[in-house]
Amino acid sequence: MLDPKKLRQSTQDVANNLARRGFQFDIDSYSSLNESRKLLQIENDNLKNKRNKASKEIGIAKSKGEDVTEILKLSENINGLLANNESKLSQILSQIEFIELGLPNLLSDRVPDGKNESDNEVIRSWGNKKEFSFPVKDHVELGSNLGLLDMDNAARISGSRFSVLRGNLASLQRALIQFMLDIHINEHGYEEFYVPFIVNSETLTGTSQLPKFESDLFKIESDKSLYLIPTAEVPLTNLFGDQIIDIDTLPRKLVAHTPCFRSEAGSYGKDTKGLIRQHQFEKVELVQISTPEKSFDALESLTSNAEQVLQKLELPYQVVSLSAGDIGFGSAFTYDLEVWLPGQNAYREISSCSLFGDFQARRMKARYKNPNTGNNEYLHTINGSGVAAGRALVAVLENYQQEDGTIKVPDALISYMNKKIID
RNA sequence: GGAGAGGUGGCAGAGCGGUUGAAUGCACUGGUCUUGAAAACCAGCAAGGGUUUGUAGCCCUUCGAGGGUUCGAAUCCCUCCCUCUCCGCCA
Repeated sequence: MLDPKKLRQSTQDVANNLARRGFQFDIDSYSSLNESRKLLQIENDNLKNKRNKASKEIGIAKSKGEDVTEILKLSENINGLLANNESKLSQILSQIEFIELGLPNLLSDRVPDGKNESDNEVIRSWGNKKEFSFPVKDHVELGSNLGLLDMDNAARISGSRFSVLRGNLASLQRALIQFMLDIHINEHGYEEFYVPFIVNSETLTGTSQLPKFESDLFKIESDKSLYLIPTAEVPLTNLFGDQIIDIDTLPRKLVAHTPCFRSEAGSYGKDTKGLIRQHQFEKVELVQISTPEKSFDALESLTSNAEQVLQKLELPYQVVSLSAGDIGFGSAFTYDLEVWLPGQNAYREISSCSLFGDFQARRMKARYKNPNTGNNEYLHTINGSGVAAGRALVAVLENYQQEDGTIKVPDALISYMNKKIID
């Protein structure tokens, strides 16, 4: 959520910023709603003030045994006016809230202009793409030929966009997860968390998946409003909601491995084959909570923490800065890590590291006491994959494939796998 | 699932229809005292919002959440959520 004061006072600046995303903010209707809100709220407060005073007088008069019929009448009169005014106000307020929850975050000045992903800016690249002396296969072919990837059975028992991994392939994914967790916990100073995979709608509103992107989520059939998490970002970040954090505990660095569930209703036809886009996948997620001054540094450190995983696995990748047209709803600035996939002859996203500024913190009321001002101020939230395990598995298969169709185990994973070849 | 107890400020814990946003204690902040520290004493100290150039005033809201009764609710009624204890069941 954007700062409502800023929204009111610098409406045109906000609109200009949002326009970079291609988002059109209807200034006129927002301003007129706000004007009505202002008048109604002032009137409302005045009426309540009168009623409060009258009630107090009644209490005093009664204790003295005086007659109160006159003032009682006045008070009842006020209540009539108030009821009418209040229903109008609450209607306006809910309209304003609906608009505000639907506004994307303001972009950082560093976000490159652009309409879509083709305008993303490559910041740096790492590693050398391996030269293969034989025709490369993609991960589906590799996994299927080894008998370790079973898409048919997954489709039969669950549906499309699910997968079954067998034997060494299942172990390889688990090894990747364990490997990543170990790096972040032992080398990068993150604290490991185990969190619920089911969360309520308030939680998802806090991190801004709701109300706008409900169709991307799996909702649970229940009398409560519960959803499967689309990423560990949701429970982890919300740990700080409704709290005033002691500044001495900042920055906080959290890591969790969870499955992620995404309905992705809008993406049919994209990446239908293989493990790239699944309804369920494993991910190691990094979250940092910082003060506003240090949040860009936090993003840089979190991004380099994610990069370390790919470097240790010796997987070539590039870091791109998402353009205004491609960046996510709640993000002020995003680096994507794109890993090289020989089977697709392309770089594909394997991690997305975003700075949300106070956007999420405001929604979930995550604050800290700023000792300089003495005020409670909103924290900044940062998160990124460190990295997506399903896609890391794809990258290992395709980059470490050998002519005979077997897969060499990356050096970094040998101790986790206790073998050097997957066959 | 059955029986009971309870949810109040950063924490502990009073209040149980009326000038109570809320006693008291702890913690915290400032001051006095002290060579310094501790102790003692004095003072301040909830959150959110509106108005406003304003961290000044003034005003509104908030005692788990949502309804209701009332001129007036932390206090009474209803529904829900959560926590704790005991029993049952279970990984």
